[in-house]
Amino acid sequence: MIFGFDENELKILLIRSDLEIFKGQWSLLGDFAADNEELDGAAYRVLCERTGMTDVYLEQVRTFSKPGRHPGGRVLTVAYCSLLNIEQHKLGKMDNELHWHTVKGIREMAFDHKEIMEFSYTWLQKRIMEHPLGFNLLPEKFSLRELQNLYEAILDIKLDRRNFRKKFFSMDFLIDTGEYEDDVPHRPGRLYQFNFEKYELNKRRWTGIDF
Amino acid sequence: MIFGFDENELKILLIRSDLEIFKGQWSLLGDFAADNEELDGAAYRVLCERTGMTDVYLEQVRTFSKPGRHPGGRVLTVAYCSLLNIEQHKLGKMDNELHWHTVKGIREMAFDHKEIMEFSYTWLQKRIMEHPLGFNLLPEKFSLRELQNLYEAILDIKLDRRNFRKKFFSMDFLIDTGEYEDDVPHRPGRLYQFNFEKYELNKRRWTGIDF
DNA sequence: GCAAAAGTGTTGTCCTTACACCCATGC
DNA sequence: GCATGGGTGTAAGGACAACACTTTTGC
Repeated sequence: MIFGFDENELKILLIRSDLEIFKGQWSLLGDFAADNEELDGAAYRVLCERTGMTDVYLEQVRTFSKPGRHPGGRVLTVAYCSLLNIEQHKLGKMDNELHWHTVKGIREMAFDHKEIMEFSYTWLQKRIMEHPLGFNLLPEKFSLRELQNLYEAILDIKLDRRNFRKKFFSMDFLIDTGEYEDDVPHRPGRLYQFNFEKYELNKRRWTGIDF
Repeated sequence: MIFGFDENELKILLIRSDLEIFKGQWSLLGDFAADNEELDGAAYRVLCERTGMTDVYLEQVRTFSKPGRHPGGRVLTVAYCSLLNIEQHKLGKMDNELHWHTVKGIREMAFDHKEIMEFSYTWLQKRIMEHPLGFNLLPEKFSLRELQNLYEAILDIKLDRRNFRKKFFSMDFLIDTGEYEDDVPHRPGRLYQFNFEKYELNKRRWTGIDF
């Protein structure tokens, strides 16, 4: 389950199913783990192989085990969620079988992947309130407007711009780069970076965001 | 991972490991899932077989996959958490290989079960704030003091008695049975039941507890 | 100079916290 | 009647939500 954020929408990377009975349908990226392979490692391997990226956020979500899930027999799926910067991925190798879909627009998927997708999306909505994961979806430098758009898209809500600012500034994990947006047809906003080191040092005291 | 609550402490049901290299150590209850078995069903089967109980709360926590976890080779463990009334269990069949341990007192466990236990405990602490799971650990009728002891034990914090009452009454999911405690050397407290039906109807609006 | 979004502070309301006294029961 | 915990209300402080105007840039 690979999430990205583009054009103010949450997106997900899917591949065309290679099975005859799911012809034309889309499915999540996955693979079978080798016999001696740790699952975290296997998930990371698939992620890197398919996207050509490294250093990507990855976390286990849940294991799905309903019988009849897979036409090939009994298959367990341990779902992982990864968040990456979609721009960075697009610049990498193109794979014609892969496509970014908006999360809201997906109608049908192969296997029980729709169910897995929905579970993971709900999981992400919750998780993003507890940990500052969202920054993995943004470029290194971002405006507060982009950050707000991200939260609004994931949580599917509207937020007050001023209160949003206050909240993030009071967390004190944003570094003001001193730089400004470019190529915008209005007053450019400041660009910030997320202070991952400071967050790591202080995360014991962190209790989450609360909109 | 079977949790119970007794003598104002959170407890966990363990079994003596039957493997030679873990001789004397305690381990979580578990079993291998049959080839055509759904995991939720397998976990429930083991739970029922071992405790003789039915109608027990059960939920998947996480999958553990580190290689070298199990001396028999590569084994995945999908951890489940169940919450049950310890009194009810004690009244059932006794199994000499099973023992209730306080969560705080456990030093060493077989396999990587200590890690699984700690992960599940942290998971439970979080989960109990989001959903009213705790009632599964109490008898059908309980006093507010017992309920508070439960939350204090699980979260390992002290709470103000008056504010605790206010909070739970304002949720409006407690049914006053009109009955009172018995055999206490002081003024007996009222006994309540949790209104599971009402909670089910309203849980969409539920956003969790917040101490 | 006009459109569009950036940037900033204050006020009222609600929720949370802290806290003290009387009550019912067993012994 | 004394010890023990049950049961209740209030006041202060902090957090959140609502809200409007000025500033900067592109065109």
